[in-house]
Amino acid sequence: MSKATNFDLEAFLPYRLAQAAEAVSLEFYQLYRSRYAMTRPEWRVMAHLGQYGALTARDICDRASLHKTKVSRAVYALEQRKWLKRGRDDGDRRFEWLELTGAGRKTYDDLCREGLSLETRLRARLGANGAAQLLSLLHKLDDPAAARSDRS
Amino acid sequence: MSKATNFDLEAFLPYRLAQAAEAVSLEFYQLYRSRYAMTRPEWRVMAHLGQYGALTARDICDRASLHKTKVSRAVYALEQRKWLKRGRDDGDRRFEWLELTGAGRKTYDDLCREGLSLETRLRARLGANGAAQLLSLLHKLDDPAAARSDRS
DNA sequence: TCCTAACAGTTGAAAATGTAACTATCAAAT
DNA sequence: ATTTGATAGTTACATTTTCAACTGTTAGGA
Repeated sequence: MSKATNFDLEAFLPYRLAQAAEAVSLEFYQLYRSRYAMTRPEWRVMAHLGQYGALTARDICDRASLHKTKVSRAVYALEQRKWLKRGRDDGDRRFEWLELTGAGRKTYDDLCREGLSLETRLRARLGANGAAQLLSLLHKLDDPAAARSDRS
Repeated sequence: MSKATNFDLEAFLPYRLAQAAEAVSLEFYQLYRSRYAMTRPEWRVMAHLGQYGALTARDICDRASLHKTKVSRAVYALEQRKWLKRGRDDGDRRFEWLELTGAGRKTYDDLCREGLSLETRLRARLGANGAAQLLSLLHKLDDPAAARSDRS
């Protein structure tokens, strides 16, 4: 009898997590995609800048788990649309500080409203403290000792 | 004060789920990628065939939430490597029944072993019945009433 | 000072993906 | 029988992503 007998795909955490994540983000993705023609990396970059203020591309790579080429291209796209401005760091000229413009923040605020609306619906599905439980469990999965890919 | 004030990215479920899913599947992805040069869709197709026996491409689209072009290309790749064989349905010649070959099953069994090993480590991080809780919560998120994308 | 290694970020080419159009087959209605 | 519309799966083309190589900048020695 094969080893595969013990393997249950429907309970396999990587698979179930990927499915749930995909299903849940799809709705939001379709929104910012149709309303603003934004890609996923663009929304992620915008979200981080909106949430934390000025950051370098490197910061965003680390915090958002995005590869540097994705960030580079997303930043370029957001800049073209006047949603983001950059400025060199005077101390260390390798760094660029990225920040949302007024127009960028307006877009961000609008998407935050939609995000909160989606969040409310999701939390309704999860019951009373289901969301808190879920976040706590997800946090436990982020094992710092686990091997990480190169996001530099 | 902007609406964005209420929006907490770190607690935004689509974002946290995507991050956790990515982190968790990365380890496994790197394994089947380095050991067998398989892509994600290829592993998904193989996993479903290994788990459920003969299926049509359509079945896999539905069950695995994979777009039909991904399935088509993954099936082709697996066939080239002699890990999968196909046969037309005699009743309805539009269908193709897909099945793993002996070699395909050997590969599948090996990856199942690795999958179980990873699963064990993940469950350890989640504590006693953390995994069961997590699966239950993820299940609640899969709202059947929610809008779905076209996977046909 | 000069050399080396590291880092921030960009770019080009290859691979993967998404979209839409396509072929082939079937079912239902006329 | 034939037309219409649906379905299973493939293919072509455009977009996105990945990977590696690249530029420019800084830090730390010899």
